[in-house]
Amino acid sequence: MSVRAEQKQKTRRALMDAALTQLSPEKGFASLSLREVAREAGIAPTSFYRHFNELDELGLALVDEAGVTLRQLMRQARKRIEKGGSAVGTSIETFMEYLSSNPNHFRLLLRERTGISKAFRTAIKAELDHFATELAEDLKRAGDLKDRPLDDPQMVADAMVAIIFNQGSEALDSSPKEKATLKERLKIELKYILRGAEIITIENRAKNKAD
Amino acid sequence: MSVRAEQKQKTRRALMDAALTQLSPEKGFASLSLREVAREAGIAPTSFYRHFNELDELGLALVDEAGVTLRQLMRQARKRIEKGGSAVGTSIETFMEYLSSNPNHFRLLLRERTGISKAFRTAIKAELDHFATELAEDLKRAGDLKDRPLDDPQMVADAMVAIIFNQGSEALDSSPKEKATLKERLKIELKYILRGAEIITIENRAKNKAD
DNA sequence: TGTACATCAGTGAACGCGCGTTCACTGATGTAC
DNA sequence: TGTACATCAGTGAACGCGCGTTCACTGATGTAC
Repeated sequence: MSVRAEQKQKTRRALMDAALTQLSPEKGFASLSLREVAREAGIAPTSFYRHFNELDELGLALVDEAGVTLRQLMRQARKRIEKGGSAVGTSIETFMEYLSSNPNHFRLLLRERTGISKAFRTAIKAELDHFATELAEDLKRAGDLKDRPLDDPQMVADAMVAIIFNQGSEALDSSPKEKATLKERLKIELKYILRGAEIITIENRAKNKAD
Repeated sequence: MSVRAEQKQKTRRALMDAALTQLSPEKGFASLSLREVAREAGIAPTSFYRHFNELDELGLALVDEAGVTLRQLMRQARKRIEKGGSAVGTSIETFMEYLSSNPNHFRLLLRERTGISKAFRTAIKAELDHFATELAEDLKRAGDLKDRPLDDPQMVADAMVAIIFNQGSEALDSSPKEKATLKERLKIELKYILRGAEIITIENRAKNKAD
């Protein structure tokens, strides 16, 4: 890459980091201003336009980044499970690590999922659907392997993602102690769903035989 | 009430309705301006201060209102169930009716739950906790009655509320046809949780006996 | 290698805009006698 | 019932502010020969 292209890349990165850094419980992406972000990144407001057409374009780049990280994470969790960890426990552990190391990426997903901008909502929904679909495949594989197939792996995964995100939002701004409690709760709630979906398969089979 | 007090009450109502009306998929409470709301309500911007100290105070009044409506709704659902409706089915039906008739109240809860203002988050969390706790009591009562007690009714209720709200947000801006599909999905996902929590009670009992 | 020209990331001045908030006011409603 | 005064919801002018965006520019980097 040429010197010029490298420098441009660096500034782009600085802009994205500036936006990300400014997120907090009291400040959402929607309440950032272009001038604020440029200031934080150390460039003139007008220079912003050399990199993005508008602030939302930067936001969407961040959503994309959050998605990439999330997928890396899943691959990681899968490896740990293959090496013999408990599926639910390991997944929760991995997810909580993601939360701690990328709180603002998660904050962005969490908030803009129900936010003002259609583009954000669509992009985030796509990331979450992708996440849920991969999870569904994992669940199906695991269920078949243990000979305890799930009633509808996709629905199980959807329900799990809803609960994971809900608890994630509570975990974001809580103390380590509270986090431990939340992990326990999350584990139990996910088990309800899993066991329920296993049992319903069995019940439906019995019903079909009876017919 | 004196004429003056009545008129004041009316204007206050007009302000709250103005704010509520302006909410939409593209506009959240956080992106309303005091001037906009006053304009919509037909008063001068300065008159706003005769009713609220700031825009957020109006928003919190709306959250409170949403909570009241939500509780009325639960009482209604409980009555219908006592008259012999299916518990899960009736609850979902009632909730979806709430969504359709108070979309903007729900939008407010949904968005500001993860929003910028601590006061909003706290107020909404209190409403949802209250909702979940009442639900937990209902679930416990129903489970004991059928002699299929739930492992931990409060957790079951928490998980259910997370899923209900998640699906509610999808249902908000979807067609009647999509709504029907969502209702089915919601029903199944809630059943997973319920059945799971029932089974785990049984399994734990067996385990305790074995010890 | 040296020269002449092209590209383009970053700039500072300037713009018009809607915002929240203050202030001193008006005039209808309410109250005391 | 009538009168004199108090209350207070609603007002219009004015303020300073930060915003997004435009524009013509600068000067370092890149390219062609």
